[in-house]
Amino acid sequence: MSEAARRKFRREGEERRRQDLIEATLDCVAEKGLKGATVRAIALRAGVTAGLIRHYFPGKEDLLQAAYSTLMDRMTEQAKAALDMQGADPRRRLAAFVEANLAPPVVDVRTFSLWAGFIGRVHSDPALASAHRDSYLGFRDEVEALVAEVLRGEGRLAGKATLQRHAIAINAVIDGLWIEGCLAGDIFASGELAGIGKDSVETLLGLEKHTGDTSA
Amino acid sequence: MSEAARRKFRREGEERRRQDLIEATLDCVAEKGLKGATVRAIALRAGVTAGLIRHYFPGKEDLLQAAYSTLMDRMTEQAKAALDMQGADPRRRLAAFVEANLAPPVVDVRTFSLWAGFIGRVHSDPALASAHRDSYLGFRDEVEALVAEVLRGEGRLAGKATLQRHAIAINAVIDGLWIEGCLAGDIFASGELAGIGKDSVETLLGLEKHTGDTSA
DNA sequence: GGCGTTGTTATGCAAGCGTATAAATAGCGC
DNA sequence: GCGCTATTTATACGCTTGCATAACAACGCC
Repeated sequence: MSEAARRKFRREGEERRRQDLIEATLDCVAEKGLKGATVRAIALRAGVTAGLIRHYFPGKEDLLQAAYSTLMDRMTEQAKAALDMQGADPRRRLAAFVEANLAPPVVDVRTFSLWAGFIGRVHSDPALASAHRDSYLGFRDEVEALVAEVLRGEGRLAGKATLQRHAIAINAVIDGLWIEGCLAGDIFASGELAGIGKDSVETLLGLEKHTGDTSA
Repeated sequence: MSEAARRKFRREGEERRRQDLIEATLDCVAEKGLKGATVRAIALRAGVTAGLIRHYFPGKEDLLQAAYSTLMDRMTEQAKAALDMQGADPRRRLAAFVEANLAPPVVDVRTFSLWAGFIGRVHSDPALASAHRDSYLGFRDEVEALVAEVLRGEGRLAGKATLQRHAIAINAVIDGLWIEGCLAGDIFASGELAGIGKDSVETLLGLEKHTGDTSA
């Protein structure tokens, strides 16, 4: 009880600590950008000291990568749930998919800031780049498969090239609306973006409205 | 002629130097990301020494901001040109607008990286946020006006709400395809994205194809 | 052609970065 | 309870960063 006492601490399970560090990293990136996500800041937020990071990750870059993967998994989680509505009407699943991607928690400034922070480094970080490409192509493939089901359900045939173009366009609409919603969410009414998204996707696929369209 | 000789140099005009420094900054960001754009790296590429940067800019942040502005000006330049094709067929102008936004130099990974770097800080920087919002709404208004012209040219009437929804959706398609092109440009054939963009926009607006569509 | 202005270089500094390493202690088996 | 071990802290090192400053030299002026 004289000189600066050594700090008390608790030993946590490995998985728990890793998750805490990843969470702290995401918080830091979201609040202060990649530049502000230093090992010291991350450790402070996680309630540990900086050295511990290197006990769980080979280096800071690895922690960032893990955080990015976690983020992506979280973002696609909801969308995947919509896709996995086995047995449901393909058009309903497509609508659910679009809606899941255009509502919270996917549409969220913090998520967007995180995404932007990471995505800006994709082209100068090969590991991040391939991770992104896999994620993007996987996503697009799922959209493509869903589109194929929908068109089949409508009794329409479509070649591989057509399906791919549809998937690219639909993916673009979702991405674009997602950005608009994240950056300026307050100028859109709740559900407005999702509604525009669903309508746009159906229009792009040449689907007629389900209900209420008795005009003409 | 004994100790390390001092480096020779030429005096350049102020505007020229500023532009060179901005260009060097863009190059550095393009190649090494925001993180790699250090004052020393920028100066090296510009062919000057690091200290000179602070002779033309109050700080590094100001140089980055100037680079960002230059980039944005360059991006909107092409699009504006398409919009300003006075007298031309509205559909042609719309197509030109879409195409201008989905081809180089707008579609470019370095542009995207800078954009991402800045956009990620929008929610924590009020000045940046309002700047972005103004830019976005301005852009969308132009799209909306163009859409109104196109529909009028087709003899179709549309209310303000409908026009706005169209503008939002079209803006989203362009943004989404832009991202896809910037991040994974090499997996798309030249002009493929622009083609998808133009087709998508026309489909969204319910326009029939100009040529070649003799089916059904 | 010397001279002053100022664009430019060269050097240095303090702060912050990621990382390495050793000391300390919490928690478990016995 | 006692010691072992692995987790965690603490400290420090080397490097890079942005920024400050002083010396220098290119160019216009008279």
